[in-house]
Amino acid sequence: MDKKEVAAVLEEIALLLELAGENPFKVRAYEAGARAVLTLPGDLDAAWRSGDLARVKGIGKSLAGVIAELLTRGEASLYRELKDQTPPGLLELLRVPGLGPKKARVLFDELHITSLGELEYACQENRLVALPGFGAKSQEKIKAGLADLSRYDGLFRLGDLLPLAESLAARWRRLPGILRLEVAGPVRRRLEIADAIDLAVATDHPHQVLAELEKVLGTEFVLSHPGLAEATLPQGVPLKLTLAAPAGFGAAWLAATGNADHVRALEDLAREHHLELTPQGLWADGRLQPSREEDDIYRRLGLPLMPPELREGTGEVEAGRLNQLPRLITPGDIRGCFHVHSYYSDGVNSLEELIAAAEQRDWSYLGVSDHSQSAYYAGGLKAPDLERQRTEVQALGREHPDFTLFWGVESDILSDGSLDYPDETLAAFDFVIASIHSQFSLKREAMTERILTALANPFCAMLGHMSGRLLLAREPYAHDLEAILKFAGAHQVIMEINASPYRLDLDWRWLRRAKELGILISINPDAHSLEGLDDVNYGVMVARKGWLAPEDVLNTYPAAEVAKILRRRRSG
DNA sequence: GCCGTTTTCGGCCCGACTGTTTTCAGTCG
Repeated sequence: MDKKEVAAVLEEIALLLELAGENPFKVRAYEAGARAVLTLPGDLDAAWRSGDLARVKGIGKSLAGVIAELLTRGEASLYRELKDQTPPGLLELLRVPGLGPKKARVLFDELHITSLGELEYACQENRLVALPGFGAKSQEKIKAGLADLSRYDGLFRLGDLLPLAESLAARWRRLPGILRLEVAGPVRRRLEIADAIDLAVATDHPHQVLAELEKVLGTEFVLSHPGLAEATLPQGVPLKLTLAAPAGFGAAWLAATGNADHVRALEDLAREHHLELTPQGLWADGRLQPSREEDDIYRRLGLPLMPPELREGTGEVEAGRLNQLPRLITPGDIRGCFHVHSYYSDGVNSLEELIAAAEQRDWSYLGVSDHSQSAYYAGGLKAPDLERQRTEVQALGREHPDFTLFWGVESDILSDGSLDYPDETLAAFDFVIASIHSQFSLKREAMTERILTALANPFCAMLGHMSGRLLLAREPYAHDLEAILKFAGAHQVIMEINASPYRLDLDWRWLRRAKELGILISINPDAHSLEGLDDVNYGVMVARKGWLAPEDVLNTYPAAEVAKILRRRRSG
């Protein structure tokens, strides 16, 4: 087991202990232990062998024992026991917003509820109101929470679908009978949420291909109509497979990629050219034109090959016709990143490790921004921590003359809109990201006012994860985005695309408006680990969907230019 | 369960909000 896996088990132990009603300090000890394991420099196995593990703060005798078991046997007896004594399904109840371990326990003890379905039924029967600690309002809240969860049923985040689709495509391309296989559908368009993985296959032997795939998957395809086969992947994700003859693959791939509005706009354009566009291809005078590639179709319609991210039916066909499509940003344009957490707050890596990882990615700068003091739950930095971090940043600056480490902070926006440190403290940072992490339930006007107050602070360089949404988990808080963008544009506040695949916030649907208002965008990974830095790629996908060019994005500029931009608001 | 420059037991313990209570417990970030 590696660090991550061990930490995950320790965290689950903490949760199971909490469900069992254990001493909260014991629970916290396991949580702290999980964190200690994650932030341990170097190899966990080596630390255990050398005996260093027992000397790590937060890991005592018991935790060291559990970790040793995990490392040697791949499982721990405590974990097993807890699992055995916890009714299956109880953990699932914790997914409901408003339901924590205490209340979940009551639901099990009193009503023997062990699944979301049973919980919904109990609400329907009005059985929660009489429980100790519950009442009419908590029952309503749970009902609403359940409705939220079911709204997300059958939907998946791009961050889960894209790697899955790409690994399937890579493996299946080698199967007999498959001449070509490409990802299609919303995943190819890099839409943040989708209900299935679409693949397009070129083959002369569709039945052979289906038989091969059924063997691989161990499940049967349903032919919903000719050329479209559907199945469910072992991961629970629906798969839609388009099968086409090689000569018409371009048309089939285009149709399978969508979206419907984009394809409809192409069909309209085809009619203007006295052609007909179908999923089989372009027809001229009743004769099918070869369309091996998508470009065969776009070219015939007088359009450039349309980047899949733009195919959303939001004016891209018209813009393509007028040759007014932007030169879209690519991952290669990124020269560095902001919004990165280190182990000073809730990240797992040292500044040194983060710099090395950035250099490995050919970046020339990095903007570290840990949490501010009010973010207790995330280990927010108090004044002495800030001083320590600043000293280290300066020392690292001297050690890495060719690399720029920008020193920043992700400052909480407090409920009155003020930032989390006095101005003198904020002035010491190279940049400040202002983000909301608490009190999400303000009314729209109050929330908007709160955000505008934060943006009015000249030390606020960027606004972090604008809407507060967590994809398929939490809806955005109420706010007037148009008003906020206008203010940001007028006051030179940079807006973040939070590139975490759980957020992807600002939403791409607003990026063209932001650009119109002259707002500079920063693609921020919100990384808490080295791997998290790569989330910046999801941010680039979002930026492309929002028609952004490299010059619209802060972190495509060289370090010196970036430093100037970060100072521009302060110098007035 | 962990910790200790008041050290082997007693303290650890953010702050706001909500809803259930009649003074506080649970949840959340």
